[in-house]
Amino acid sequence: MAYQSESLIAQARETREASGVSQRALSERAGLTQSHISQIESGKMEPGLSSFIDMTRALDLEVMLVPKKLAPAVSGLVKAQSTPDMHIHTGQPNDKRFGRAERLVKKMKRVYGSSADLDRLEETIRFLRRVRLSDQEMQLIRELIARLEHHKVSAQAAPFIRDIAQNLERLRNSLAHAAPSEPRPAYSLDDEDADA
Amino acid sequence: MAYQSESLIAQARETREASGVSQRALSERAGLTQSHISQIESGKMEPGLSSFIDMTRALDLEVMLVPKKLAPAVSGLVKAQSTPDMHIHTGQPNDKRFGRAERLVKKMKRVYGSSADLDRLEETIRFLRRVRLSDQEMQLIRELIARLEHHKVSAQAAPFIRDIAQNLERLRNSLAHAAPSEPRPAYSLDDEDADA
DNA sequence: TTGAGCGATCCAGTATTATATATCAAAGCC
DNA sequence: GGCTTTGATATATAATACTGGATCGCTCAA
Repeated sequence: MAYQSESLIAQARETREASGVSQRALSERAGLTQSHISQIESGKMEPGLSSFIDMTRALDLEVMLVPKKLAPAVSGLVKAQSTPDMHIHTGQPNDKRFGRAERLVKKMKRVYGSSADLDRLEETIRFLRRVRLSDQEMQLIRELIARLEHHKVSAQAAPFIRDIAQNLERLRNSLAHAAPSEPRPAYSLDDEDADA
Repeated sequence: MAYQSESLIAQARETREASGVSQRALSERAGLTQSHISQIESGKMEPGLSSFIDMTRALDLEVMLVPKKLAPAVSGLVKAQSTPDMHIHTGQPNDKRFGRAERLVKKMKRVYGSSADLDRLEETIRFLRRVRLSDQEMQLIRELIARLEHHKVSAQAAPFIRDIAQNLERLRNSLAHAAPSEPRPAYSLDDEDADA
């Protein structure tokens, strides 16, 4: 059953995953069952309009009707907002590294309790994960994550964390406001090894 | 059954009516039955996502997912395109007058055959119909329509028609490019449209 | 008056969605 | 190795979307 709603559903799934919400969590917020969501996302079932709306609303998305003519403009706007000019890439090599970093932050939250800095950090990582990065940028991130890992044990980590968060955020902002047409160099995949 | 999809459906209906497509015509293009569409539009039935997409696609609309944060910007964009800054109003007092005018033009097309001027005229009327107008503006339109009615019989109406069409279009353009924030005087009825 | 097109409504039957619940393998964490 | 979470899947049942008609009241034009 290949439908035209495919891409919409894919988009919903992407944002769900990008914001780290599980199907179960979403099912509660949206008032649907987990199995339902699973079937919708995997294309085994076509949702009703209202189910779909419930689902997307719970993800902070709005379903909108746009004249075909304006569709490109709108989707441009949307993309510019979420990933300021660079291509979304899923399942890329550095995913693993970011995944680890994200888990690390989560763990720190669990251990030391939530803090504004940790929250910022988590969000920034989530952002960077979806962005194409040059080797140089990736290198910087690697370092920062290493520092994070290094400080995780200490109870006096707070100032370090703040510093790391600020650094990452600076990077994020520079990416976000880069000249829109400038083709990013795109990292080369050198993953897999050197890691501490 | 008050659903959250209400406004989307209303929007679809509005564009259908604004572009003068009947439920039956739409049902053919969209591959649904007329009774189905009727029930959907009147809220007696909740469409499936794919039915809704079929329906809107046939109206040259795209269903899009937009981050809530951007929703205002997008709907601003959309409204600016269709009705440059003024509120859509449906079922307002001057509808009848416009309805007559529209039919009149249609009839003229039938009798004298289509012409570029008549086409422009029809489109302009359709536009003006959806716009809030001051008394003054309405007065002008009334006059022009009267002139149109007066000339409809003549086979030598062409130059008059062209003139009328130009006048209406001038009005339309002045409305379209009016300062966006300037609150239109708005004839009588103050019915804000804020979607629910 | 007659006829055509419009949208709303009804009806019977089928197909599909949606729920509730439970299980399962895979991956991550302890 | 155990414990937890995640997403996919199964089954049985209730709910409803959707089709295919047909009809009705209405408005408008011939």
